[in-house]
Amino acid sequence: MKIATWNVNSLKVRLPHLQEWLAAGGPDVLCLQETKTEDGKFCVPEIEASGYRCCYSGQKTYNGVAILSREPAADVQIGIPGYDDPQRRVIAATFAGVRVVCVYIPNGESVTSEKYKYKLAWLEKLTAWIETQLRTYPKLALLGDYNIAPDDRDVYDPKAWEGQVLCSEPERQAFQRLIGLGLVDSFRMFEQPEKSYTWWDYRMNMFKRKLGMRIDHILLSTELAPSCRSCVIDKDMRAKERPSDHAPVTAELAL
DNA sequence: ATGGCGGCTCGCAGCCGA
Repeated sequence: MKIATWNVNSLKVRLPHLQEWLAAGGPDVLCLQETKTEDGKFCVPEIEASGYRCCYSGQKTYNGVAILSREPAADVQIGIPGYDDPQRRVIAATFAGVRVVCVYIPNGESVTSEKYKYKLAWLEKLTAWIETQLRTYPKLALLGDYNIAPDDRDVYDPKAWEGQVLCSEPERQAFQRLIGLGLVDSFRMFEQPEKSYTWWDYRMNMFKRKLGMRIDHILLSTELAPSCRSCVIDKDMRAKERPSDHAPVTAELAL
């Protein structure tokens, strides 16, 4: 079973890219972020024509998450239970006994911003919920746009970014608290190329200059991690015409 | 040097992302 995550930065604009990927043998389960699409306008016919089902939680203009899958989803959960967040950032469902949690973690804007406080508070809510989810679902995958570069090697210029949003210690500690629940960064289970990133700023030719950050992740529970055979970033998607600024990440599970 | 690109909207300028 292949599971993947991709921040599409508008599903409407990226639908052709998505359809091409799915037609060429896409993952079995695909978590999407920043769909920027209201539920009533979700492109269900196009997804189904590609041979996938979907569940989604979206809103106009901002945020929005979805899970596409070849098999039907079970036990779909929208949002973090007990957390009344108007921003559509979480959807979870179960596939073949694997709990798949799709997250779009807040960006935070800058470490002095109110949005940064929201990001850290949001991460605490997520962590508490994932802790309980792991008890219910020992086989769990937490996929999405984390907006956190967990390590200096995940940043093109760690000196310049030191202490900045995406790289600050509180954010990295929050990431490590998730790891501490019993999760593994699947990407780092394997030898990877130097300068592996998942996001490159549209500006300043950052992609061509190979200057990016690794902020999209697939974390696997300790029970699920041993079945992981690979984890790769699909950089080609970022090289296409009119790309998302994020590339997809795919993990292959021997299930 | 806080820009830059690209997406969005009760659009034609301003917000937001990261």
